[in-house]
Amino acid sequence: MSENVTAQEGVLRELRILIASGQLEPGQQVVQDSLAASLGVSRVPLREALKVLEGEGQVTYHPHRGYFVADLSIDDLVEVYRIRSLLEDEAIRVGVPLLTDEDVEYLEDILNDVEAAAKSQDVSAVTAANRRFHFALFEASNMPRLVRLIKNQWDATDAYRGVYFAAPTNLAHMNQEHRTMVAALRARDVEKSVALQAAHRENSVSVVSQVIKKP
Amino acid sequence: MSENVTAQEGVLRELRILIASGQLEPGQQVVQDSLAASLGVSRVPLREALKVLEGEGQVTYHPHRGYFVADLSIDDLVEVYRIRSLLEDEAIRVGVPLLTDEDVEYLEDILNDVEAAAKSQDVSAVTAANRRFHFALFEASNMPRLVRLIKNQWDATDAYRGVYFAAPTNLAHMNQEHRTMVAALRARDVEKSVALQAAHRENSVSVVSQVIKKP
DNA sequence: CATGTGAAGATTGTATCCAATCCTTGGAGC
DNA sequence: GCTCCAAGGATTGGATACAATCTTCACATG
Repeated sequence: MSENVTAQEGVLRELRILIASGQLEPGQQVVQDSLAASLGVSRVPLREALKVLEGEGQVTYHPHRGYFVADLSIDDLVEVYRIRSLLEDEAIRVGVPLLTDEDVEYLEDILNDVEAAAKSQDVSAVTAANRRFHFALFEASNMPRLVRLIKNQWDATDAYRGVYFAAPTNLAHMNQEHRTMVAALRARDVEKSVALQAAHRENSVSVVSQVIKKP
Repeated sequence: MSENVTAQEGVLRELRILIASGQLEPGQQVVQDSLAASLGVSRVPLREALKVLEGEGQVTYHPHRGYFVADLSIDDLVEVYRIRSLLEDEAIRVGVPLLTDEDVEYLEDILNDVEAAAKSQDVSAVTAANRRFHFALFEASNMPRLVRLIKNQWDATDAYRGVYFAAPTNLAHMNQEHRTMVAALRARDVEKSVALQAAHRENSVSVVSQVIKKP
């Protein structure tokens, strides 16, 4: 496993997990003193990590009042996915024609990881491998800034997406979609790739919106 | 003028100016100790401000080595403008149909500011008012996250755009473009608005790319 | 000459301490 | 009861001090 070079880096990772898992609830204030203590660091690296999350829209900041876990309204969710579609479509349109045969093979390797994780019911491994797959594709665009923005949009909804891969039917469906997508990639069929990625997003947004509606 | 609630806020503003004006040169390391001293603060608020700029891509960060002012390659520039066009097109497509008559009037008021600043050769006032105009338009979309991303892209090239408004011919050209655009807005002509905004960008990118090429 | 090594200096990373601000709570006045 | 206000506690903002890491450079070694 990759070790942390700085404490702040580890704190950032921990914070993402706390938010994504809902242990830090949306709307709740992030009390720096207690949280820093529970993470075993001082407030300085925690605050810098929070600044990063603020930039990503994961937390909001009010001077002299502190940081609060951002909660997504349905409107926010719609906006995030609209932005995702703009950015992802571009990444795929640019990237697919640039794919080498080795790239396609690499993507298939990742898909094998996804399916292996699915078989062993390891939800977190599935989400991780799924993410690797899609971002390997996006990175084929050779547009690092674009990829970073896409990453931010994914992170913004991470807290709500955990449930998706829990249902076995969803897993099966996803695997099928992935295989279809790789076929489109191998054929360098740009528009079909874009359409399949869009379908993937639609699944995600419908699931997440149900999670948001509940409370 | 708006006062700073926190030092960090002011530091961030100062840093943006230092970068945009080239006093902090691209590629150069940001030495925290001396910079903090010259800004009259300690390293803590400076570091948090740098984290914000890192998130915007204005500086890069290497653990244990520090922050370095990002310099845009031509490739970066092209990417930033490509992203801008994706995002701005969407903002305009969504926003223009939502414009109220009051919104259009407000936009015209800003244009008057722009032209007044142009007449008095106040370059920084022109850039500020120009920015207000375009973002007032973008904000009509009611998509705050989208607007924020656009803002980041503008900031990423701010350091290089200073020259544009120095030339009087550019100023005249810009005023004409703006007036044409307002006419399109008043007619709620979405596609024409998008096209005019695109032309505006093209001007900007050609100017900036010349600035980058030189050194 | 090339290369490794180690110590000193420079710079960043983090902890701790104090100041500034905000929020709560209780009571006084009406 | 309602509103205003003040005091105390809680929390954040920032400065300082120290630890960890990197960089540089002189020097030894092959």
